[in-house]
Order: sequence, then C-alpha cells, then structure tokens
Amino acid sequence: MLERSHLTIIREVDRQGSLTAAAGVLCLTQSALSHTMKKLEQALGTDIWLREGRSLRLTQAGQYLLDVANRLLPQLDRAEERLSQYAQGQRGTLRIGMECHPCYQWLLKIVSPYLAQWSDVDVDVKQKFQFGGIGALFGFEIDLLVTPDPLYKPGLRFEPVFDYEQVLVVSRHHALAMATHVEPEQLSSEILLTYPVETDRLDIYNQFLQPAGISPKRHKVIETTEIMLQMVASGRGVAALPRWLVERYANEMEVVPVRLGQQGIAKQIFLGAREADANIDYLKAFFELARQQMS
Amino acid sequence: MLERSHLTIIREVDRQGSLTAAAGVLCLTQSALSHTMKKLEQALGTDIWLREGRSLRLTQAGQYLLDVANRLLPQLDRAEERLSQYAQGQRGTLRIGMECHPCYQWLLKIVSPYLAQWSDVDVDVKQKFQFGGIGALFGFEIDLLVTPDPLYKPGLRFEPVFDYEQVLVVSRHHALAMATHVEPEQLSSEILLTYPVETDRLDIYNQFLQPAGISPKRHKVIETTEIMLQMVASGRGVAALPRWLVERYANEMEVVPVRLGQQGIAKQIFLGAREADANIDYLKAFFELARQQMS
DNA sequence: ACAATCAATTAATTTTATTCATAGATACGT
DNA sequence: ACGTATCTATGAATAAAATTAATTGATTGT
Repeated sequence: MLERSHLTIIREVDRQGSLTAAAGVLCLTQSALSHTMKKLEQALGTDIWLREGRSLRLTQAGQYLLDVANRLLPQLDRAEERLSQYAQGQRGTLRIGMECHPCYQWLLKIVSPYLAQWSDVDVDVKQKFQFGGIGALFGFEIDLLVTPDPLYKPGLRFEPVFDYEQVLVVSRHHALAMATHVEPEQLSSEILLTYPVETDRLDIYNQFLQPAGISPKRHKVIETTEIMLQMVASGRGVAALPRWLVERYANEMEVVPVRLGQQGIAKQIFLGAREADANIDYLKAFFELARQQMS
Repeated sequence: MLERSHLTIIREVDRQGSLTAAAGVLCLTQSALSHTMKKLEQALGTDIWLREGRSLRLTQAGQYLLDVANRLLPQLDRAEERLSQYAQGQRGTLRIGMECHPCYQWLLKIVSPYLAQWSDVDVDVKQKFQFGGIGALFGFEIDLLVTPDPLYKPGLRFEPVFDYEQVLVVSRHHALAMATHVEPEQLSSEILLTYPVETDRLDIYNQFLQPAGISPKRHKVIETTEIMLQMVASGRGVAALPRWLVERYANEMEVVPVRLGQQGIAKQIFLGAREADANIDYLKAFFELARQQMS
C-alpha cells in the first residue's frame, strides 16, 4: 500500500520543487509520477498536495508523509548498503558519531590503528545530528557515539575510554605561564577562545567561570584547534583544551598548559553503542582498542 | 529495490516458519513468495535463507533483513494509520508510554478529562519497551512518555507535571500506624510488598533502605495496587506508595500513610515528548491539562 | 497575447508480479 | 523400506500493474 516508491517521490518532489523535475532525477516521466501519486491519494483517501495553479504545495498529510520519508528512506538505503557489504564479504561500515571537539582529537588516535587492523571495515564519522547523538544511536543513524555525556538507559551501553585534564592554554610569554594554577578571577581580563558551541556546553564555563560568576573580557569563537593554538601562541587570547593535546603541540608552538583551579578539571570521554549490536565483532574490537589505548 | 513487500515476506516467513504458511497469511501463493525473494536475492547478490532440505534458515544477511523489517514495518503501519486518520478528519492517536506504577495511577486521572475534551483523539497506553521509554520516544513507538526519570537531550522535551510524596502504607492496627515517621531500621522486621520491578528501581530501596544498609524481613511481589493495599490492610505486610494514592483509599480500606524518614521521600513525575511534535495541538493540550491538574 | 511551463488524463504498451502446474527433495509414519 | 505428505524451486502462461506517449487545460511571465 504505502510503498518505498511513494516516499521516494514525495521526497524528490520536495527537493526539486516540481513533479517534472523530480521525474527527471528519478529517471521516470512526469506522467508516471502523477499516476502513481494519484493512485496513492485515492487509496489513502486524502490529498497529498494542494494543486495551486501549476505548482504543488504539501497538505498536512503530505507534510507528514515527507517527514516519514526523510526518516525511513535513509534507513532503507543503509540497509541496502549493509546487505551489499554482506554480499561482498566485507564486514561493513562503522558509523561513528561525535559530540565534542576533544572527542575528535581522541578519535584520530584510535581510528588509524583500527583501520589497519580491520581492513574490511569502513569508518564514517558524523558530527551533526538532528536529535543529538543519543537520538542518532536510537535512530540507527550511527553505530557508535563518542561523547562526554554517557547515558545509561536500556538499549544502550556506555563505557569510559579516556580520562584527561582540561587545562588553560596560554602563550609561553603570558603572565600566567609560570603559575601552578589559575583562579576564575584571573580570567576576567583575558580574551577567551573557544570552539563554536553553546557556552553552557563548554567545561570552562559550566565548571569554572559560571560557578564563580566570572566572565572573560571577551569571548572569541574559533573553528579549528590549530588556529586556536596559533592565536594563543601569538598572545591574542587564552583557550581551554585537553592537557595531552596541548603537550603534543608544546614543541612546535609557544604554548603552555596551566591547571584550572587548584584541583584541575577532570574529564572523561565515553564510547556508546546499542546493546543490540553488542556481538558485532568489528564493533567490539573498537571498544577493545579504545580500552588498550587507555593504558 | 528493497521493497516493503520483501520485508513483509521475511517477517511473515519468520513468524510462520515456512514460505507456504506465510503465503497463506499474505493471501498469495507459495510460488509468488519464492519468485519474489529469489529475485531479491539475485539483486542483492546474497542469499537470505539457507535451504536446508525442505526448510529455510536465515543467513546472516537474512537475519539482518529481519531486524530491519521488525524495525521499519511497524513505522510504515503507523504512518498509514496516521494518514487514514487525516483522511477521516480525525486528529490521531496519542500513544503514551509509562515507566512506573505511580505514573499509571496519575495518568488515569488525566486521561479521562482529556478524552472528554478531545473526542477525536484516541489514546493508547503502552508499558513495555524493548529499548526503554526513551528509546521508544526516539524510535517513534510512542508520542508521550510518563516517567520519573526525565532526560534533557536534544530532540526531547521534558516537563515535571506532578509532585508527590512516597510514603509507607501500613494497616490501621499496625504498631507504626501512629508514628510521625519511620526509620529504615524499623522495616527490618517487616514484610515489604512491592510491584514486580528490579529492586534498584524501587524508591524505597534506593532512597531509604539501601543507604542505611537495611533489608526487610521478606520481600513479596504484587502486581496490582488494590491487592497490595488489601494485603496491607489485613496486616500481611507494608508497602511504599504515593501519599495521594493511599489517601484516596483510606476511606474504604484500613490503611494509613507514614512518612519515610524525617524528611520524607519527595518524588516527581515528568511528561516527555519529541521536540519535533511540539506544535501538535492535541499533544500540547495534554501537557496543558497536566499542568492544570498540578495546581 | 503569446510562448513556456507544469500537472492531469486517456489509451497504448511495456514491465512486473502472480498463478498454475509440476518437479525435486526431505521428513514422517506404518 | 516404501509410500505419502509437505516443503521449496522452476518454467511457462496469465493477470495485473506500472510506465509511456501524446495531448489537454491551466497558469505564469514577458
């Protein structure tokens, strides 16, 4: 009754803006689409488009169908991809989702030995999710989630895979460069460089500045780690990054790490997956590799 | 390529155990199914079943397809149901999921005025979820979740709708009936009656007994609230229930509430939904009604 | 007012799905 | 061990469905 082809047509008409254009993309005639959808409308008993002059506008039912199409078609595509991998004797594709910038840096270290070890598994990394990483796991958009926020719920399995300290990075010539640690107040006269995410998702805000009621002099947003460090090195501001990351760049750049507060800020990265996938060998292997890296 | 019909056949063959039986259920001939699936196997390049004598056994690819079928077919069915509701001018079905027993009692109070107010909306209540309530929300199995554990994640929206106190219920003739409150130690000689859920999901355990390292003399499991209260009334044990629930039965049954600890145990019930559904009027109305009930 | 563009429609045609009839294989009962 | 019942697979025939070609009517922009 409601077939994959119907969903495909709805989605393509929405993308292309007209039946004719969609027909071109789908390698069919405009007439074919018109017939197919008319039949569906009759079967459902409701119109999908309002015919306004020579253009189409989705009805409420049509809009709903479009949402369904956008949700289910990618899953069908994925299923086919997966099956073709079975056919070729390949293992599959490991779709990894990430929810934080340090996650990415950590991931880089793991993926490379993983690819070497599992030559018949492809790795695909995604960063944007309509409903967040958890939603992407539940929605079968990804198979593995790298995140600082684990979620112990039925159907999911999380495991800490990396501990690190979040530190302040300053130029070697900065006044704070020699300090054993820095207090929130000392940042009120600094320019803070961060990745472009909401401030309450930044550790330096929610675990350091906000509890003390302090704001930096200015807040600048930088996309990439390397540029951020170069800005810090040239004295344009300070940033908060994982200690291990700072240390790796310490040789080539004039930057030094400084502890945030007396205790420092301890962070963890978690790896999460669906319980249903618990016995996929190449997924288990990723967890295993992550555990090894930890020590 | 991979069509709904293929998924339907895979699922039905799995349910019925044979092509022939599945063909009967699907109102087709055995030959039709055989042809259809053979074509799919050729297109995919991989077998779906191992032909063992006169019976079929799923290959790895087939098992995967079955999983896909069990995941996607219900969503397609749901979409059709929804569209037929659009066609009839009905609003739709509100699928509510529940994750705790007090939730059910609370829900009963809300659903009845809701049904009166929204005569063109059906309500369906589910209690079992393969991947928990959160998974059911993300997986479009339900539209609304009633739970004591909210989850503030992108894509979801939670809201507290009910505050109550969890109290101990004892018979009117029980030694504790007159006490202002009860300490954990006093339960070590009692028989505790609870709903059949894991103990660490029971508030009286994880918030009262376990912190004090106390166990009750015995622990009996009862399915329904009424029987539980009758058991309590007849002096067969004590139970932990919401205060308002106990008070509602206080007239007809010989039971009294007693505070758990000096502070009492404060509880909240939350209502959760997908953000994407935020502007469905009959869903908004449910939240609204819940808010009103609160005061 | 005219050309261009788009969706709907009808009838013809092609493609696809389904059935019928039958063969081959295997389990089960006697 | 033999026959029977019960599976699935297969080829040819048939029914059903999707698709096209050709055309119409409507609308937009120039």
